[in-house]
Amino acid sequence: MAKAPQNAISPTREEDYAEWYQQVVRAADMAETSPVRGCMVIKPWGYAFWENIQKNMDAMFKATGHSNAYFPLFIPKSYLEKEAEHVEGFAKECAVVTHHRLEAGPDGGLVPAGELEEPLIVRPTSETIIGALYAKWVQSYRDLPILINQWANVVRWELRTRLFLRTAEFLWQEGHTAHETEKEAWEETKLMLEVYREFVEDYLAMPVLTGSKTPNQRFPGAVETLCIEAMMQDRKALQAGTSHFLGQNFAKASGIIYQSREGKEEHAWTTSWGTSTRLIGGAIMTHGDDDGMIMPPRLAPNHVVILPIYRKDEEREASLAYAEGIAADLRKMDSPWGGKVQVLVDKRDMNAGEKGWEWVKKGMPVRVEVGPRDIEKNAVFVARRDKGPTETYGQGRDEFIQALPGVLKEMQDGLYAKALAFRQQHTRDIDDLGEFT
RNA sequence: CGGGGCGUAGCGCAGUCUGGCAGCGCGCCUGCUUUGGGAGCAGGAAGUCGGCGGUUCAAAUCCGCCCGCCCCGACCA
Repeated sequence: MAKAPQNAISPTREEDYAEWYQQVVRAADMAETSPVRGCMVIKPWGYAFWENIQKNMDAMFKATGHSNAYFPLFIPKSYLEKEAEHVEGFAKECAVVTHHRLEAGPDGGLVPAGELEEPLIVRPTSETIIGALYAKWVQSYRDLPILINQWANVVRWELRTRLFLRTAEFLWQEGHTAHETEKEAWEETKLMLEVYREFVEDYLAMPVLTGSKTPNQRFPGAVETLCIEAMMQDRKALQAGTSHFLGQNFAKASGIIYQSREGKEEHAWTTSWGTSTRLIGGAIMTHGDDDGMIMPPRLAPNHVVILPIYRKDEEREASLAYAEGIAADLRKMDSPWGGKVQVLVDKRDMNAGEKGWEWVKKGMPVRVEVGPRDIEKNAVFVARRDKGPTETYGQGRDEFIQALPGVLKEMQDGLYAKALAFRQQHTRDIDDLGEFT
Protein backbone atom coordinates (compact mmCIF):
# COMPACT_ATOMS: atom_id res chain seq x y z
CA MET A 1 0.00 0.00 0.00
CA ALA A 2 1.45 3.32 -1.04
CA LYS A 3 2.18 5.88 1.61
CA ALA A 4 -0.16 8.86 1.48
CA PRO A 5 1.19 12.37 1.64
CA GLN A 6 0.31 14.46 4.68
CA ASN A 7 -2.10 16.78 2.92
CA ALA A 8 -4.05 16.65 -0.26
CA ILE A 9 -3.08 20.21 -1.15
CA SER A 10 0.44 21.42 -1.68
CA PRO A 11 1.58 23.97 -0.75
CA THR A 12 -0.26 24.40 2.55
CA ARG A 13 -2.00 27.64 3.51
CA GLU A 14 0.92 28.43 5.76
CA GLU A 15 3.52 27.88 3.06
CA ASP A 16 1.96 29.90 0.23
CA TYR A 17 -1.59 31.11 0.61
CA ALA A 18 -2.10 32.38 -2.94
CA GLU A 19 -0.81 29.18 -4.48
CA TRP A 20 -2.80 27.07 -1.99
CA TYR A 21 -5.96 28.85 -3.14
CA GLN A 22 -5.30 28.07 -6.79
CA GLN A 23 -4.55 24.45 -6.01
CA VAL A 24 -7.81 24.07 -4.07
CA VAL A 25 -9.89 25.49 -6.91
CA ARG A 26 -8.23 23.04 -9.19
CA ALA A 27 -8.24 20.01 -6.88
CA ALA A 28 -11.91 20.57 -6.08
CA ASP A 29 -12.55 20.75 -9.82
CA MET A 30 -14.63 23.91 -9.45
CA ALA A 31 -13.15 26.08 -12.19
CA GLU A 32 -10.24 26.55 -14.53
CA THR A 33 -8.74 29.27 -16.65
CA SER A 34 -9.95 29.59 -20.22
CA PRO A 35 -8.36 30.28 -23.58
CA VAL A 36 -9.65 33.82 -23.15
CA ARG A 37 -7.40 35.84 -20.91
CA GLY A 38 -8.85 36.57 -17.50
CA CYS A 39 -12.03 34.59 -18.08
CA MET A 40 -12.86 31.41 -16.22
CA VAL A 41 -14.66 28.21 -16.97
CA ILE A 42 -16.90 27.27 -14.07
CA LYS A 43 -17.03 23.49 -13.92
CA PRO A 44 -20.04 21.44 -12.74
CA TRP A 45 -19.03 21.18 -9.09
CA GLY A 46 -18.40 24.92 -8.86
CA TYR A 47 -21.46 25.79 -10.89
CA ALA A 48 -23.73 23.59 -8.78
CA PHE A 49 -22.51 25.56 -5.75
CA TRP A 50 -23.30 28.81 -7.59
CA GLU A 51 -26.76 27.54 -8.51
CA ASN A 52 -27.47 26.90 -4.84
CA ILE A 53 -26.24 30.38 -3.99
CA GLN A 54 -28.54 31.80 -6.67
CA LYS A 55 -31.54 29.74 -5.67
CA ASN A 56 -31.37 30.66 -2.01
CA MET A 57 -30.43 34.31 -2.40
CA ASP A 58 -33.08 34.72 -5.05
CA ALA A 59 -35.71 33.46 -2.61
CA MET A 60 -34.61 36.16 -0.18
CA PHE A 61 -34.95 38.83 -2.87
CA LYS A 62 -38.45 37.63 -3.67
CA ALA A 63 -39.32 37.57 0.03
CA THR A 64 -38.35 41.23 0.27
CA GLY A 65 -40.57 42.21 -2.63
CA HIS A 66 -38.20 42.13 -5.59
CA SER A 67 -38.75 40.69 -9.05
CA ASN A 68 -36.26 39.48 -11.62
CA ALA A 69 -35.88 40.97 -15.10
CA TYR A 70 -33.21 41.02 -17.76
CA PHE A 71 -31.49 43.96 -19.46
CA PRO A 72 -29.10 43.97 -22.44
CA LEU A 73 -25.45 42.98 -22.36
CA PHE A 74 -24.55 46.02 -24.48
CA ILE A 75 -24.72 49.60 -23.35
CA PRO A 76 -24.51 52.53 -25.81
CA LYS A 77 -21.35 54.48 -25.11
CA SER A 78 -23.31 57.69 -24.64
CA TYR A 79 -25.22 56.14 -21.71
CA LEU A 80 -22.02 55.53 -19.83
CA GLU A 81 -21.02 59.13 -20.38
CA LYS A 82 -24.04 60.49 -18.56
CA GLU A 83 -22.76 60.16 -15.02
CA ALA A 84 -19.35 61.82 -14.69
CA GLU A 85 -17.99 59.85 -11.73
CA HIS A 86 -19.37 56.64 -13.14
CA VAL A 87 -17.43 57.16 -16.39
CA GLU A 88 -14.24 57.86 -14.55
CA GLY A 89 -14.63 54.78 -12.38
CA PHE A 90 -15.26 52.27 -15.13
CA ALA A 91 -13.92 53.70 -18.38
CA LYS A 92 -10.49 52.14 -17.96
CA GLU A 93 -11.77 48.60 -17.76
CA CYS A 94 -14.43 48.38 -20.44
CA ALA A 95 -14.68 46.04 -23.41
CA VAL A 96 -15.87 48.02 -26.42
CA VAL A 97 -17.72 46.69 -29.45
CA THR A 98 -17.02 48.75 -32.53
CA HIS A 99 -18.00 46.48 -35.44
CA HIS A 100 -20.87 44.15 -36.23
CA ARG A 101 -19.46 41.68 -38.74
CA LEU A 102 -16.37 39.94 -40.03
CA GLU A 103 -15.06 39.77 -43.56
CA ALA A 104 -12.39 37.63 -45.17
CA GLY A 105 -9.07 39.46 -44.97
CA PRO A 106 -6.21 39.46 -47.47
CA ASP A 107 -4.26 36.66 -45.71
CA GLY A 108 -7.17 34.32 -45.11
CA GLY A 109 -8.04 35.66 -41.66
CA LEU A 110 -11.14 37.54 -40.66
CA VAL A 111 -11.18 41.29 -40.24
CA PRO A 112 -13.88 43.37 -38.52
CA ALA A 113 -16.16 45.28 -40.84
CA GLY A 114 -19.33 47.26 -40.57
CA GLU A 115 -18.25 49.87 -38.08
CA LEU A 116 -20.94 50.91 -35.63
CA GLU A 117 -22.06 54.51 -35.61
CA GLU A 118 -21.96 54.46 -31.83
CA PRO A 119 -19.72 51.95 -30.06
CA LEU A 120 -21.36 49.57 -27.60
CA ILE A 121 -19.88 48.85 -24.20
CA VAL A 122 -20.12 45.38 -22.71
CA ARG A 123 -21.77 46.17 -19.38
CA PRO A 124 -19.39 46.51 -16.44
CA THR A 125 -22.59 47.13 -14.40
CA SER A 126 -26.02 48.21 -15.56
CA GLU A 127 -27.01 51.41 -13.78
CA THR A 128 -27.03 53.49 -16.94
CA ILE A 129 -29.02 51.22 -19.22
CA ILE A 130 -31.47 50.29 -16.50
CA GLY A 131 -31.77 53.97 -15.61
CA ALA A 132 -32.73 54.74 -19.20
CA LEU A 133 -35.51 52.17 -19.03
CA TYR A 134 -36.69 53.29 -15.61
CA ALA A 135 -36.94 56.81 -17.03
CA LYS A 136 -39.50 55.48 -19.50
CA TRP A 137 -41.32 53.38 -16.95
CA VAL A 138 -41.69 56.05 -14.29
CA GLN A 139 -44.18 58.87 -14.83
CA SER A 140 -45.98 59.15 -11.54
CA TYR A 141 -45.27 58.53 -7.88
CA ARG A 142 -47.72 55.66 -8.39
CA ASP A 143 -45.09 53.90 -10.54
CA LEU A 144 -42.72 53.77 -7.59
CA PRO A 145 -41.03 51.94 -6.10
CA ILE A 146 -39.46 49.77 -8.80
CA LEU A 147 -37.78 46.78 -7.17
CA ILE A 148 -35.91 44.74 -9.78
CA ASN A 149 -32.98 42.38 -9.72
CA GLN A 150 -31.14 40.73 -12.58
CA TRP A 151 -28.87 37.69 -12.68
CA ALA A 152 -26.29 38.37 -15.35
CA ASN A 153 -22.70 38.35 -16.47
CA VAL A 154 -20.65 41.52 -16.57
CA VAL A 155 -17.21 42.34 -17.93
CA ARG A 156 -14.52 44.42 -16.29
CA TRP A 157 -11.19 44.30 -18.08
CA GLU A 158 -9.15 43.61 -14.97
CA LEU A 159 -5.39 43.66 -15.34
CA ARG A 160 -4.77 40.90 -12.88
CA THR A 161 -7.27 38.12 -12.39
CA ARG A 162 -7.75 35.22 -9.98
CA LEU A 163 -10.35 32.48 -10.38
CA PHE A 164 -13.63 33.45 -8.70
CA LEU A 165 -12.07 36.37 -6.82
CA ARG A 166 -11.59 38.66 -9.75
CA THR A 167 -12.15 37.62 -13.35
CA ALA A 168 -12.62 39.72 -16.46
CA GLU A 169 -16.09 38.26 -16.92
CA PHE A 170 -18.05 37.22 -13.86
CA LEU A 171 -21.54 36.15 -12.90
CA TRP A 172 -23.47 38.19 -10.42
CA GLN A 173 -26.78 39.62 -9.46
CA GLU A 174 -27.44 43.34 -9.54
CA GLY A 175 -30.48 44.86 -7.91
CA HIS A 176 -31.68 48.24 -9.12
CA THR A 177 -34.44 50.09 -7.34
CA ALA A 178 -36.08 53.47 -7.71
CA HIS A 179 -38.03 55.21 -4.93
CA GLU A 180 -40.19 58.18 -4.24
CA THR A 181 -38.27 59.43 -1.24
CA GLU A 182 -34.74 59.62 0.04
CA LYS A 183 -35.79 57.81 3.18
CA GLU A 184 -37.26 54.88 1.27
CA ALA A 185 -34.16 54.53 -0.86
CA TRP A 186 -31.98 54.58 2.22
CA GLU A 187 -34.12 51.92 3.84
CA GLU A 188 -33.78 49.78 0.73
CA THR A 189 -30.00 50.21 0.75
CA LYS A 190 -29.82 49.07 4.36
CA LEU A 191 -32.37 46.30 3.87
CA MET A 192 -30.37 44.70 1.08
CA LEU A 193 -27.15 44.95 3.03
CA GLU A 194 -28.96 43.07 5.77
CA VAL A 195 -30.13 40.45 3.26
CA TYR A 196 -26.52 39.99 2.19
CA ARG A 197 -25.30 39.76 5.76
CA GLU A 198 -27.91 37.17 6.57
CA PHE A 199 -27.24 35.14 3.45
CA VAL A 200 -23.47 35.11 3.76
CA GLU A 201 -23.54 34.30 7.47
CA ASP A 202 -26.41 31.82 7.56
CA TYR A 203 -25.87 30.05 4.24
CA LEU A 204 -22.19 30.42 3.45
CA ALA A 205 -21.24 30.29 7.15
CA MET A 206 -18.98 33.29 6.72
CA PRO A 207 -19.08 35.88 9.51
CA VAL A 208 -19.01 39.41 8.12
CA LEU A 209 -18.61 42.96 9.32
CA THR A 210 -20.93 45.56 7.88
CA GLY A 211 -19.92 49.13 7.28
CA SER A 212 -19.62 51.87 4.74
CA LYS A 213 -16.81 52.45 2.30
CA THR A 214 -14.53 55.45 2.38
CA PRO A 215 -15.17 58.04 -0.37
CA ASN A 216 -12.24 56.55 -2.27
CA GLN A 217 -13.68 53.06 -2.30
CA ARG A 218 -17.24 54.16 -2.94
CA PHE A 219 -19.02 52.92 -6.06
CA PRO A 220 -18.45 55.47 -8.84
CA GLY A 221 -21.48 57.72 -8.81
CA ALA A 222 -22.85 56.59 -5.45
CA VAL A 223 -23.57 58.85 -2.50
CA GLU A 224 -22.80 56.07 -0.09
CA THR A 225 -21.61 52.45 -0.44
CA LEU A 226 -22.41 49.96 2.29
CA CYS A 227 -20.60 46.65 2.33
CA ILE A 228 -20.09 43.35 4.04
CA GLU A 229 -16.50 42.27 4.61
CA ALA A 230 -15.25 38.85 5.63
CA MET A 231 -11.85 37.84 6.96
CA MET A 232 -10.04 35.18 4.96
CA GLN A 233 -7.51 32.76 6.45
CA ASP A 234 -4.64 34.96 5.33
CA ARG A 235 -6.23 37.53 7.66
CA LYS A 236 -7.09 39.82 4.78
CA ALA A 237 -10.58 41.22 4.26
CA LEU A 238 -12.68 40.25 1.30
CA GLN A 239 -15.50 42.48 0.12
CA ALA A 240 -18.37 40.04 -0.19
CA GLY A 241 -21.23 42.30 -1.22
CA THR A 242 -22.10 45.96 -1.64
CA SER A 243 -25.28 48.00 -1.40
CA HIS A 244 -25.21 51.50 -2.84
CA PHE A 245 -27.34 54.51 -2.00
CA LEU A 246 -27.21 56.42 -5.27
CA GLY A 247 -29.15 59.46 -4.16
CA GLN A 248 -30.54 61.25 -7.20
CA ASN A 249 -27.29 61.09 -9.17
CA PHE A 250 -28.35 58.41 -11.62
CA ALA A 251 -31.95 59.62 -11.71
CA LYS A 252 -30.63 62.98 -12.86
CA ALA A 253 -28.24 61.42 -15.35
CA SER A 254 -30.93 59.15 -16.80
CA GLY A 255 -33.93 61.39 -16.37
CA ILE A 256 -35.93 59.26 -13.95
CA ILE A 257 -38.57 61.88 -13.18
CA TYR A 258 -41.99 61.42 -11.64
CA GLN A 259 -44.89 63.67 -10.86
CA SER A 260 -45.29 63.84 -7.12
CA ARG A 261 -48.40 63.74 -5.01
CA GLU A 262 -48.28 67.53 -5.09
CA GLY A 263 -48.14 67.53 -8.88
CA LYS A 264 -44.50 68.62 -9.03
CA GLU A 265 -41.75 66.98 -11.13
CA GLU A 266 -39.20 65.22 -8.94
CA HIS A 267 -36.18 63.02 -9.51
CA ALA A 268 -36.45 59.51 -8.13
CA TRP A 269 -34.03 58.16 -5.53
CA THR A 270 -32.23 55.00 -6.61
CA THR A 271 -30.16 52.17 -5.15
CA SER A 272 -28.15 49.30 -6.55
CA TRP A 273 -26.65 46.25 -4.85
CA GLY A 274 -24.63 43.27 -5.96
CA THR A 275 -22.91 40.03 -5.09
CA SER A 276 -20.95 37.83 -7.43
CA THR A 277 -19.18 34.55 -8.03
CA ARG A 278 -16.55 36.04 -5.74
CA LEU A 279 -18.65 34.57 -2.93
CA ILE A 280 -17.38 31.17 -4.04
CA GLY A 281 -13.79 32.31 -3.71
CA GLY A 282 -14.67 33.70 -0.29
CA ALA A 283 -16.13 30.39 0.83
CA ILE A 284 -12.99 28.57 -0.31
CA MET A 285 -10.71 30.99 1.51
CA THR A 286 -12.86 30.98 4.65
CA HIS A 287 -13.48 27.26 5.08
CA GLY A 288 -10.92 25.41 2.97
CA ASP A 289 -8.07 23.54 4.65
CA ASP A 290 -4.88 21.82 3.56
CA ASP A 291 -6.94 18.94 2.19
CA GLY A 292 -8.98 21.19 -0.08
CA MET A 293 -12.45 22.67 -0.15
CA ILE A 294 -14.97 22.40 2.66
CA MET A 295 -18.48 23.03 1.36
CA PRO A 296 -20.90 24.65 3.79
CA PRO A 297 -23.55 21.90 3.97
CA ARG A 298 -26.45 24.31 3.51
CA LEU A 299 -25.28 25.17 -0.02
CA ALA A 300 -23.29 22.07 -0.93
CA PRO A 301 -24.35 20.47 -4.23
CA ASN A 302 -24.78 17.25 -2.26
CA HIS A 303 -24.78 16.59 1.46
CA VAL A 304 -23.55 13.00 1.39
CA VAL A 305 -21.63 10.78 -0.96
CA ILE A 306 -21.87 7.03 -0.53
CA LEU A 307 -18.90 4.99 -1.68
CA PRO A 308 -19.58 1.29 -2.18
CA ILE A 309 -16.56 -0.84 -1.31
CA TYR A 310 -16.07 -4.30 -2.79
CA ARG A 311 -13.46 -6.82 -3.86
CA LYS A 312 -15.27 -9.41 -5.90
CA ASP A 313 -18.20 -9.18 -8.26
CA GLU A 314 -20.62 -10.72 -5.73
CA GLU A 315 -19.53 -8.13 -3.21
CA ARG A 316 -19.93 -5.42 -5.78
CA GLU A 317 -23.61 -6.09 -6.27
CA ALA A 318 -24.24 -6.42 -2.58
CA SER A 319 -22.40 -3.18 -1.79
CA LEU A 320 -24.18 -1.25 -4.53
CA ALA A 321 -27.57 -2.52 -3.41
CA TYR A 322 -26.77 -1.69 0.20
CA ALA A 323 -25.57 1.79 -0.82
CA GLU A 324 -28.69 2.47 -2.89
CA GLY A 325 -30.87 1.36 -0.01
CA ILE A 326 -29.21 3.79 2.35
CA ALA A 327 -29.43 6.53 -0.27
CA ALA A 328 -33.15 5.93 -0.71
CA ASP A 329 -33.75 6.19 3.03
CA LEU A 330 -31.54 9.25 3.36
CA ARG A 331 -33.46 11.00 0.60
CA LYS A 332 -36.60 10.70 2.69
CA MET A 333 -34.96 12.72 5.45
CA ASP A 334 -35.65 16.44 5.73
CA SER A 335 -32.57 18.60 5.48
CA PRO A 336 -32.25 21.02 8.40
CA TRP A 337 -32.96 23.91 6.04
CA GLY A 338 -35.99 22.69 4.14
CA GLY A 339 -36.06 20.26 1.23
CA LYS A 340 -34.60 16.78 1.47
CA VAL A 341 -31.14 15.47 2.14
CA GLN A 342 -29.16 15.39 -1.11
CA VAL A 343 -27.33 12.12 -1.67
CA LEU A 344 -24.93 10.90 -4.32
CA VAL A 345 -23.89 7.29 -4.80
CA ASP A 346 -20.48 7.19 -6.46
CA LYS A 347 -20.52 3.95 -8.43
CA ARG A 348 -17.43 4.63 -10.48
CA ASP A 349 -15.15 1.64 -10.63
CA MET A 350 -11.90 3.06 -9.37
CA ASN A 351 -9.51 2.72 -6.49
CA ALA A 352 -11.48 3.34 -3.32
CA GLY A 353 -8.77 5.39 -1.66
CA GLU A 354 -8.40 7.71 -4.60
CA LYS A 355 -12.15 8.06 -4.94
CA GLY A 356 -12.44 8.99 -1.30
CA TRP A 357 -9.74 11.66 -1.59
CA GLU A 358 -11.45 13.15 -4.58
CA TRP A 359 -14.48 13.91 -2.41
CA VAL A 360 -12.29 15.20 0.39
CA LYS A 361 -10.77 17.72 -2.01
CA LYS A 362 -14.19 18.71 -3.36
CA GLY A 363 -15.38 19.34 0.17
CA MET A 364 -18.33 16.95 0.26
CA PRO A 365 -19.73 17.42 3.78
CA VAL A 366 -20.21 13.74 4.64
CA ARG A 367 -18.55 10.69 3.12
CA VAL A 368 -19.87 7.23 3.80
CA GLU A 369 -18.10 4.01 2.89
CA VAL A 370 -20.12 0.82 2.81
CA GLY A 371 -18.58 -2.61 2.23
CA PRO A 372 -18.98 -6.25 3.20
CA ARG A 373 -18.02 -5.64 6.84
CA ASP A 374 -20.72 -2.97 7.18
CA ILE A 375 -23.37 -4.99 5.45
CA GLU A 376 -22.70 -7.80 7.92
CA LYS A 377 -23.18 -5.46 10.87
CA ASN A 378 -25.90 -3.36 9.22
CA ALA A 379 -23.60 -0.39 9.70
CA VAL A 380 -21.77 2.36 7.82
CA PHE A 381 -18.35 3.96 8.01
CA VAL A 382 -18.56 7.74 8.27
CA ALA A 383 -16.14 10.58 7.56
CA ARG A 384 -17.10 14.20 8.21
CA ARG A 385 -15.27 16.79 6.16
CA ASP A 386 -15.10 19.18 9.10
CA LYS A 387 -13.16 16.63 11.16
CA GLY A 388 -9.59 15.45 10.80
CA PRO A 389 -8.95 12.80 8.14
CA THR A 390 -8.49 10.10 10.79
CA GLU A 391 -11.51 11.00 12.91
CA THR A 392 -13.73 8.56 11.07
CA TYR A 393 -16.22 6.33 12.83
CA GLY A 394 -18.50 3.36 12.35
CA GLN A 395 -22.18 3.72 13.08
CA GLY A 396 -25.36 1.65 12.80
CA ARG A 397 -27.08 2.16 9.48
CA ASP A 398 -30.38 3.53 10.78
CA GLU A 399 -28.74 5.49 13.54
CA PHE A 400 -26.58 7.20 10.93
CA ILE A 401 -29.56 8.07 8.76
CA GLN A 402 -31.55 9.50 11.64
CA ALA A 403 -28.55 11.49 12.90
CA LEU A 404 -27.56 12.96 9.56
CA PRO A 405 -29.68 16.13 9.49
CA GLY A 406 -28.37 16.97 12.95
CA VAL A 407 -24.81 16.33 11.81
CA LEU A 408 -25.24 18.66 8.82
CA LYS A 409 -26.62 21.37 11.08
CA GLU A 410 -23.75 20.89 13.48
CA MET A 411 -21.22 21.15 10.65
CA GLN A 412 -22.80 24.31 9.28
CA ASP A 413 -22.81 25.94 12.72
CA GLY A 414 -19.31 24.68 13.41
CA LEU A 415 -17.92 26.22 10.23
CA TYR A 416 -19.39 29.57 11.17
CA ALA A 417 -18.15 29.37 14.75
CA LYS A 418 -14.67 28.43 13.62
CA ALA A 419 -14.48 31.29 11.13
CA LEU A 420 -15.80 33.72 13.72
CA ALA A 421 -13.26 32.57 16.29
CA PHE A 422 -10.50 33.00 13.71
CA ARG A 423 -11.62 36.53 12.96
CA GLN A 424 -11.84 37.48 16.60
CA GLN A 425 -8.41 36.02 17.25
CA HIS A 426 -6.94 38.19 14.54
CA THR A 427 -8.83 41.39 15.20
CA ARG A 428 -7.80 44.31 17.33
CA ASP A 429 -9.31 47.74 17.72
CA ILE A 430 -7.46 50.84 16.76
CA ASP A 431 -8.45 54.41 17.46
CA ASP A 432 -6.96 56.22 14.53
CA LEU A 433 -5.91 55.41 11.02
CA GLY A 434 -2.27 56.04 11.87
CA GLU A 435 -2.20 52.73 13.71
CA PHE A 436 -3.43 50.90 10.64
CA THR A 437 -0.53 49.12 9.03
C1' C B 1 -0.04 49.49 -15.68
C1' G B 2 5.20 49.06 -12.32
C1' G B 3 8.53 45.00 -10.37
C1' G B 4 9.81 39.69 -10.54
C1' G B 5 9.33 34.67 -12.52
C1' C B 6 8.06 31.26 -16.37
C1' G B 7 6.54 29.18 -21.50
C1' U B 8 9.37 21.67 -23.62
C1' A B 9 3.25 15.54 -24.24
C1' G B 10 -3.23 16.57 -20.78
C1' C B 11 -0.63 18.28 -15.84
C1' G B 12 4.13 19.11 -13.22
C1' C B 13 9.10 19.48 -14.75
C1' A B 14 14.58 18.21 -16.42
C1' G B 15 17.45 19.37 -20.56
C1' U B 16 19.31 25.70 -22.27
C1' C B 17 25.01 27.93 -19.04
C1' U B 18 28.87 24.51 -22.63
C1' G B 19 24.44 23.76 -29.92
C1' G B 20 24.75 17.23 -31.83
C1' C B 21 18.68 11.23 -31.72
C1' A B 22 12.87 14.81 -27.52
C1' G B 23 13.42 13.09 -21.94
C1' C B 24 11.38 12.09 -16.68
C1' G B 25 7.17 11.76 -13.09
C1' C B 26 2.00 11.83 -12.85
C1' G B 27 -2.18 11.32 -15.93
C1' C B 28 -4.31 8.76 -20.42
C1' C B 29 -5.32 3.86 -23.48
C1' U B 30 -5.24 -1.95 -23.40
C1' G B 31 -4.93 -6.43 -20.42
C1' C B 32 -4.57 -8.97 -15.83
C1' U B 33 -4.38 -8.48 -10.60
C1' U B 34 -6.53 -4.96 -7.18
C1' U B 35 -10.21 -1.76 -4.33
C1' G B 36 -11.91 -0.20 3.87
C1' G B 37 -6.15 6.28 3.40
C1' G B 38 -4.12 8.48 -2.66
C1' A B 39 -3.02 0.75 -6.31
C1' G B 40 0.61 -3.18 -8.75
C1' C B 41 2.66 -5.53 -13.10
C1' A B 42 3.06 -5.69 -18.45
C1' G B 43 2.29 -3.34 -23.02
C1' G B 44 0.92 1.30 -25.68
C1' A B 45 -0.51 6.33 -27.59
C1' A B 46 0.74 11.17 -27.24
C1' G B 47 5.44 17.01 -28.78
C1' U B 48 5.30 22.21 -35.16
C1' C B 49 10.17 22.49 -27.47
C1' G B 50 4.91 29.83 -27.16
C1' G B 51 5.40 32.52 -32.34
C1' C B 52 8.31 34.85 -36.24
C1' G B 53 13.02 35.96 -38.05
C1' G B 54 18.51 35.49 -37.76
C1' U B 55 23.48 32.84 -36.90
C1' U B 56 25.21 27.67 -37.95
C1' C B 57 26.79 21.66 -41.38
C1' A B 58 23.33 21.33 -37.19
C1' A B 59 19.05 25.32 -32.68
C1' A B 60 14.59 23.47 -27.19
C1' U B 61 19.73 25.36 -26.45
C1' C B 62 22.98 31.26 -29.25
C1' C B 63 20.98 36.46 -31.08
C1' G B 64 16.65 39.90 -32.20
C1' C B 65 11.54 41.05 -32.15
C1' C B 66 6.68 39.63 -30.71
C1' C B 67 2.87 36.86 -27.87
C1' G B 68 1.02 34.50 -23.58
C1' C B 69 0.76 32.87 -18.46
C1' C B 70 1.84 33.19 -13.07
C1' C B 71 3.31 35.92 -8.52
C1' C B 72 3.95 40.72 -5.71
C1' G B 73 2.21 45.88 -5.93
C1' A B 74 -1.58 49.59 -7.32
C1' C B 75 -7.07 49.07 -8.60
C1' C B 76 -11.51 46.49 -8.06
C1' A B 77 -17.62 42.57 -6.94
